[in-house]
This record gives sequence, C-alpha cells and structure tokens, in this order.
Amino acid sequence: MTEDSRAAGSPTLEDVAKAAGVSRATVSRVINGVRNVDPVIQAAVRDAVAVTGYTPNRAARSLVTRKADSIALVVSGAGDDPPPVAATAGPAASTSSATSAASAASAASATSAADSAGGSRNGGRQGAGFDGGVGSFMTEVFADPFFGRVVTGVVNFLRPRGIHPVLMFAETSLARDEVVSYLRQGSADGALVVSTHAEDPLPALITDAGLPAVLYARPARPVRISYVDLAHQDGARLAAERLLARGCRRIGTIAGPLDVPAGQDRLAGFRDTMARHGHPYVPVAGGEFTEESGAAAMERLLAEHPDLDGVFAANDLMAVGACQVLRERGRRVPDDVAVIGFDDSRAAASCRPPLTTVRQPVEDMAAEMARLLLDRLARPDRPVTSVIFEPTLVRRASA
Amino acid sequence: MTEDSRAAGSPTLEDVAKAAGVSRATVSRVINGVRNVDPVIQAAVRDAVAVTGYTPNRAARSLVTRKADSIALVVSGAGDDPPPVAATAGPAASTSSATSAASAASAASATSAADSAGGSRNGGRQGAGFDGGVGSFMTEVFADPFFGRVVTGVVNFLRPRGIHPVLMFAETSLARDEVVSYLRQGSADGALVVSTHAEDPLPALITDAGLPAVLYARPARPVRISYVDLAHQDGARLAAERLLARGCRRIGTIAGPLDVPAGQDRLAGFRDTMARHGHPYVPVAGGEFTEESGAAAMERLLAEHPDLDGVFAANDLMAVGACQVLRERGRRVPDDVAVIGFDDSRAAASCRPPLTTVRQPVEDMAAEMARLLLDRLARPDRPVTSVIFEPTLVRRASA
DNA sequence: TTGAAAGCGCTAACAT
DNA sequence: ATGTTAGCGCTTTCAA
Repeated sequence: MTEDSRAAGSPTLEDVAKAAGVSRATVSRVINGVRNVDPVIQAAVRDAVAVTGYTPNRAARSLVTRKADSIALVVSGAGDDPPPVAATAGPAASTSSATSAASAASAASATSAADSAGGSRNGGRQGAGFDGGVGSFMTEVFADPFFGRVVTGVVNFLRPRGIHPVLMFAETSLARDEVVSYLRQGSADGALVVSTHAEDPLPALITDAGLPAVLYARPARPVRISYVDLAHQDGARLAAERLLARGCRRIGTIAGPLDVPAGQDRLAGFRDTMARHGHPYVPVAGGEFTEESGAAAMERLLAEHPDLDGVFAANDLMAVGACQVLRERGRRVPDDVAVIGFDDSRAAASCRPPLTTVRQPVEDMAAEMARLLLDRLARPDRPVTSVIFEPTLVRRASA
Repeated sequence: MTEDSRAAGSPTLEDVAKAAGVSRATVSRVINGVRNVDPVIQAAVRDAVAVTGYTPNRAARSLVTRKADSIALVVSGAGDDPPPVAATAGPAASTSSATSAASAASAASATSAADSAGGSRNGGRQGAGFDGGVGSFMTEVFADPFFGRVVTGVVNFLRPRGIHPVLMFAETSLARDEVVSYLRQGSADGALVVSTHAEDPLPALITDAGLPAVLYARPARPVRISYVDLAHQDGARLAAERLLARGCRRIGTIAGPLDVPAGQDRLAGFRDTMARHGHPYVPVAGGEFTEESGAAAMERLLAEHPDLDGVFAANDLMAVGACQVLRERGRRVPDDVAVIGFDDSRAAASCRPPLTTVRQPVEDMAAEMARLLLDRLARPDRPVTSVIFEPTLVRRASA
C-alpha cells in the first residue's frame, strides 16, 4: 500500500533506516537497546519498524555476534557403536554428507491428497519403519517422567532469557558426532546433556572439542566438565531411617543399574545407613529403573525373603512395580510391607497407595544446569564447577 | 603444530581454500557436493578440510541460503490471555524487548562453588519459583504419553534429513507471539504444532503471517492450514462394535473434552454406532483425558448405572483411571465390566489388565506431519492438504 | 571446470 | 549522538 512495496522478501535494517530517515547503525542501536539514542529518533525508528513490519534476521545477527541464542538439549545413551563404515577418515564431517546419508523411510508410501477439500485417507499401516532405529531409545526416555521434568526446568529457565532449546538424541556413535558437529557449526552455543547410561562417550567428546556443556549428574568416568547432581547417598539414608523409624526390621532394597553413579550411590547410601543401625545384611534385587524391572525384582525379593516388611526402591517407577506385585501377592502396603521410592515423580503421587519417596528437585536442578551453562558462555575462562542438591523425604501413605 | 595456527577462531572456507591451493568457491562446491569438480581437486580439498578441522558456519550459510535447517516443534495450549500491558502497539516486536522482559527467577540463590574440587552443596530448596508460570502446562503435556510419541515420530523423520527441532511451548499470548517472531526471524523454517486445547489462536496467527506450518489434528476453528489427523469416529466405531460383539448390553462411555474435535468425534462416533445397533441412549461422563478425570468419571457412571457391563473411554489414560475405580468398587475387568481405551499408548499396555484399545499411529502421523512441512518448504506454492489415518483395534485383556 | 567478485543482513569500530 | 565503513563466512552469479 505504501510506496515501499518492492518485490523483495522481508524488510531489512536498510529499509527501516530509509523509512525513518536515519542510518542503519542507528536503527540497530534502537533495536538492541544501546544507550545514546535521542528519544525523538528512537520513536521515529520504532514507528518505522512498525510500519515496515521489520523483524531482525537471526542468521545475519548470529554471523556477527557469533552467538546462536540456542542451546542443544541432548539426551544421551550408551547405544551400539558400529564401527565407521568407510571413506572419509578425517575428523571433520561435511554437513552435506551427513544429510545425504539419510536412509530415508516410509515417506513415499503416504497417500497425500493435493486438494484441501476432503483430505485423503491413509490406510492403517502399523508403525512399521520408524520405531526400528532410535525409536526404542526415545520411547524409553519418554517413558520416564524424569525427562519431562528436566525439560520443564530447562525451558522455564531459558525462555525468559531468549534462549531456545534444540532437542537432540545421542544414542549412537553417528548421533553423537552430529551433536558435536552441530555445536561446532555454531548452531547452538552449548549443550545441556542428560546421560541415561554409563560409559557414555559424549561428555568426553564434547569437552575434547572444547565446547561448552553441562551435565545432569556426575559422569561415570571422570571428565573435566561441569554438572549438577543430587546427594544420592543422603537420599538413601533418609529412606533407610524412615523405614527403621517405622519399625521395619526385615528390609530389602531394589537397586538401580549399578553402572550408573545414581544407582551405585543410592545402594551404597542405603546399605551404609542400614549397617550403622545394626543391619549388616540387606537383601538386594537389581532393577533397571523401569516399572517392569521393579516388579520383577520384587518377585525375586519376595521369593527369597517372604517375611520382608520394608522395601526401598531406587526410583519411583520401580517402587510402583513393587507395590503392584506386593498387592498381587497379598501384601498390604504399608501395613504388611512399607515401600519407599526415590525421585518424587508423578508416578509416586498417582501410585496406589501414594508413595513415600525421596524427593529429587529435578526442575530446580535442570534450571541450575542451564544457569551454569549460560554462566560459562558469558565467561568462558571460568573453571568448571558442580552443584549438588540435597534430597528431602516426602511422606505419603506407603511408608 | 602446523604453520597454520593463527589466533583466530575456527577455520573458514578461506583457510581451507588456502591450504588446498584453490578458491573459496571450489571448496564450497566440494563441500556441498555440487557437480563439476575435478576428482583430484576434490581429494585435495577434502584433505585440506581434514587438516584444518574445518566446519562450515551455519549462520553464514543460512544468511545466504535463507534456510535455518531447523523447525519449531510447538506444543500449543489455550492459556490465559492477559491483555497487552502497555506501549509498542505496533505489530513488530523487537527481539531485545522480548528478551529483556525476563522476570528472572531464583537464579541468584544457587550456591555455586568456583572450584572444581569438591563442588558445592545446595540446601534442599523445594521447587519454589519455576513451576509457577508455565510449569503446570508443561507438566500436563509430559504427563501424557502422547507427546513423547509425537516427538519420536518427528525426530526420527527429521534426523536423517539434517533438520533439527526446536522445542517451544505456546500457552500464553506472549509465548505465541514469540513463536511467530521466532519463525519470522528465520530461526526456523516452519512449525509443527500440536494443539492441546480448542480455541487455540496460534494456527491462525501463523498462517496470517504467511508462515509454513502443519498441525497435528484438525483445528477447532477452520484455518487454512495443513494437518494430519485420525479418523476418530471410525475408531470409536471399532470400540463400540467390540463391546457389543463381546456381549455387553449396558454400555457407558467416558468422553474427552468436547471442545476439541478428537473429543467430539470419538463421542459422536461411539453414539452413532451404538444407535445403529439399537442403543439410542448411552450414559456419558465427561473427562479431561487424564487418569484422574477418568477415575472420577467412572465413579459418576457407576453411581448412576451400577449395572454397567461395558465402558469405552476416549483415551487410555482415562481408561486406566476407570479400571482402577472399577477394581476398587469390586468389579472385575473384563469379567464384570469390559473396558476399551483409545490411543494404544504405553499406559494401555502396562495397565492391569492390559487394555484393549483403539490404536492411533501417533509416530507415523507425526512423521507424516513433518513430511508435509518439508514438502511445503520445498514447494511453497503447493496448496494446503490433509492426511487422515485409520485407527485399528488392538485386542488385549480388558475387552 | 575454476576463479573473481558481489552480496546476504547485521553489528561494531571508528570518525564525526 | 549519529553516520560511515568494514567485515562476519558463506553461496552464487558471471567470466574466463
């Protein structure tokens, strides 16, 4: 409508400058809130911005500021490590090769109508291709309420600061390289990584490349990298003390995977406290932090120690599975057997009966993790650090 | 170590060109796999890339290609709509103002040690500040297994294509504007939006801005935008037929929220099929697609119709809640009351008893949604379209 | 087939 | 306090 309707794409700084009768630099200053700008001119610029419908181009800005204003939120797993296939032995991976390496998928088979009228129908093909590769890993990740809490904490912290999280999954060697590559390209300013398994090579890969990152939980192998973590042993102590105070005397525990620090520490802390109270031997059954494994572990525990009157599960999911089995085996919770979980996840509250559990302030910890990363980005010279949170006991019905 | 250790940051095309003894243009061609490149020179360039450890700078590339190679994955909700506060009535929002609008948070209180030695301790402060604003929305989102499946489908499709998803939540007016702004800045090439509530203004906002997007599920109000969806009515029909075939004669249903198409359609489809089979009246209790609301609805249904022998819940979460209540009220599932859910989520399989349910191929649908968006990005002229998937019945123990 | 050169839109010295 | 100018690192005509 105005005289200014050239064919070009979205308006640029130049356009705004022209419209406001000032220079590009001035417009830039106004937009970035730099001081030393005449209020009158400021108003003029703002008007011009409004009139032209200007939006700064992020790529252009990033190119010069060397910041992407985004971070990678990566969920990392052990995963298979198939040896590199062939060619290109060099360290640098060209983006295009990674892109074209696509093995595609069932994209072609979809029936997509061109009209907007009635739309098309797509025969009920079952989830054939997609869950093959990484699907199972992601399914596991999302099955645990833990992940959602991390995202919540991170996003809530990042959002008011204008930083956006890019979601990445790194469960294979290839995927890990892509994460590193992504960071090296400057697509993200740093990484927040949640490792789901021990022996995860990603933290080392990232630090070796000199890239800024913060971990959720101490790495299984020592790596010079910042992290937030929970005082797992203290949490286990709280659980043991509660069980003992309640009068339980034949107490067993369902441990998490022992190759991950959280699993080790929770077991060690529990055993330690039990020992200090005169219980040198504690029946243990191992689980994998899943409901099913918790149920299975409970079965085993019960088979060997039918007279159990207290159980500490290393996380809520396993505690839920344990409760289910206990009920099926005719035990009342907590009257016959008291149960304590760990994490204070949604699962704990919605369990029947509601679970007494050790609270891990995941959202706060995730936010702190993000804060540490932003700190690091602001002052790259600062040394790595760690922040350890204290767990608390949440008393509900199960113990 | 080599002669080439200038102080500068990461190596650029220029550096590689120099090292390979060719021009920037040639290196660019090799890296992007453009034809017409002498094999010998290609090799030389690759070597130079390896030697220099070159990685293309994404911002620079984006600036000229006008593609970000990322998309916004946005979870959108109704949310409160506080009227705009003041000033700046214009349509264009400067990035800086949005950024500086940060009301900050409990960042300052964290105790962070500077040494990497022992790390510091953080007193067990409960999740105070973070869950206030958007926390509850995100908590809801993650509580539903649905979301994880969408992400799984999207990521699996996008990953081999070198596109990265940026996670965004748009449950307030401000958050919605930020999504639009983000897209307008070219930070993402398009949006994949999952609307959790009706009356969501985001789809319209996006299309009005001429930005490419695809929805999961038909919008409550008609908007000229592409989407994928499920034939919900057909799914409800499958459930009704199964219940009837099983011999159930006093059948009720737990409906989802009726302001969202999926809720409406599942109820309508169920009623319709029941009517066709001589059941003009079907007891209905409304739920909110959550386990708790499903339990509550079941209570109401049971109170009014104690002799019920079959229940169709509009999603698995509600079906799980219903099963729980049925068991508590002394009904055996499926012997006394048969129960059918909807979605075939994890919740269905892990329910006791395992839930017979209507399968919604969420992962496939999400992948298709991503495919539609990429299609659109490749050929912006193409008209909007829709792809409707057919549900299938998954028979387990509950019916 | 390769090189030279012109920008993409922005920020940040530097000059005024 | 504002304008001028020089790039940021890349792709892509256009010539050679």
